[in-house]
Amino acid sequence: MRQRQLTEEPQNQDIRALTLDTALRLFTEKGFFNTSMQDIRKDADVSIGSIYHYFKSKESLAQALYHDLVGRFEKAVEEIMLRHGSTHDRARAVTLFLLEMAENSPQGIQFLFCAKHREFLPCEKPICASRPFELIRDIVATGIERGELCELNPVVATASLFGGVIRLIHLKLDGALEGSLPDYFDQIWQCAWASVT
Amino acid sequence: MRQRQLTEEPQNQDIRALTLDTALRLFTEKGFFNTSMQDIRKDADVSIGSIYHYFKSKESLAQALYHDLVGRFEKAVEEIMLRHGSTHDRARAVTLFLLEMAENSPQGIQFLFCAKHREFLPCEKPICASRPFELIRDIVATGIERGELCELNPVVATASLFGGVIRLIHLKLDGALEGSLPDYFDQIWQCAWASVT
DNA sequence: GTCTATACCTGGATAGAC
DNA sequence: GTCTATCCAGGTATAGAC
Repeated sequence: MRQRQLTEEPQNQDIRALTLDTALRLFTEKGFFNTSMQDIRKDADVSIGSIYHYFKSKESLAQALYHDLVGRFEKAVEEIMLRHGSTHDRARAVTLFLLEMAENSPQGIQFLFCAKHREFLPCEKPICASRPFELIRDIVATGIERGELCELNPVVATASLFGGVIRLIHLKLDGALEGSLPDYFDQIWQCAWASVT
Repeated sequence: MRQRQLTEEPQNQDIRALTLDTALRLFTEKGFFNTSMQDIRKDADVSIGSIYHYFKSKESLAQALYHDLVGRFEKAVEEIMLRHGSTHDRARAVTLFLLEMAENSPQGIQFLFCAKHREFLPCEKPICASRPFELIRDIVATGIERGELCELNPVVATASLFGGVIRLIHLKLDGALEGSLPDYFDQIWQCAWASVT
């Protein structure tokens, strides 16, 4: 894993990065299966040969994208756990992070939260079994143990605490919500916190 | 629309219904794009010719499925609105309905809530703009007007009230939740209601 | 109305020049 | 490392017999 990155990264990153950017945009706009390698080629203005030089298949391109995004999300959650101690502050920071990410890089969050990866990355675990989601469940489980949240099944508590924001993000991405997402932070966070205390 | 149904329905419904059932199963198991008409043909044990006799294309097959499911969901919400008057009872009944449907016909709910229809039904509105979802937002909006829910943006309130259940259903379908969904009804409903009052 | 055989085409991936 | 040209599998949809 880390080794693969080492052998790939010393190469010229321009085309690789450009391809990733373009693919993310097209995958989220039209979906993985509606996006052909030719579409990516055209939009990125590079050749098919170059793309296949950096990625051995369309699937591995999607996988690189996915791992990159999951990794960034994981890092963000880890930082939040270091910076904040109480369950309240941690969950609040995660909520804010999600809203800001959805506003600033909607494609990233759409690919992470709304795409059905299993359909084009059959070897991948479901997203909710990935590391960052585990960390979030840990935050909640710890909160229940410490008595900072009320006694609930941890999965139910997590769904309740973050289901609202995630749903709100879905609605925004589908065009059902006006205005900017972070504007709703106070409202949605207040609801979420009230639901588990 | 109604006319098309009239011309189609007098025919032998066995193959049509069998095709729809099989398609729903395969679409939810493997995804629309990973399911070929040949796959449906094999699993339903009918011929390609027969399928194309009832559905003019793969897309129209998916559309029939989708309209059927949206229609059933809409009818369920309408009945709930007739049977119950208060916002509390209405939202509670919708929550219970969702959990029971997810338990009894997981494929139906998965196709309705988790599939990305726009990718294979490009002319369809986003699911959250469909009639049953509008009805649910109406329930919430009315609740706010009547003072049965606290003053919130209606979309935020809806996300908060139903985001938890929807998230829980996602988690269950992804295998992240043990046990049967309706068992968690009390917990999740209590959280949801507390979040908006 | 149901079937088989097949036409047609898109799209992923490769070969090989530069 | 980057490109163009091309191969080939697989999938949708149709034609036409029964």
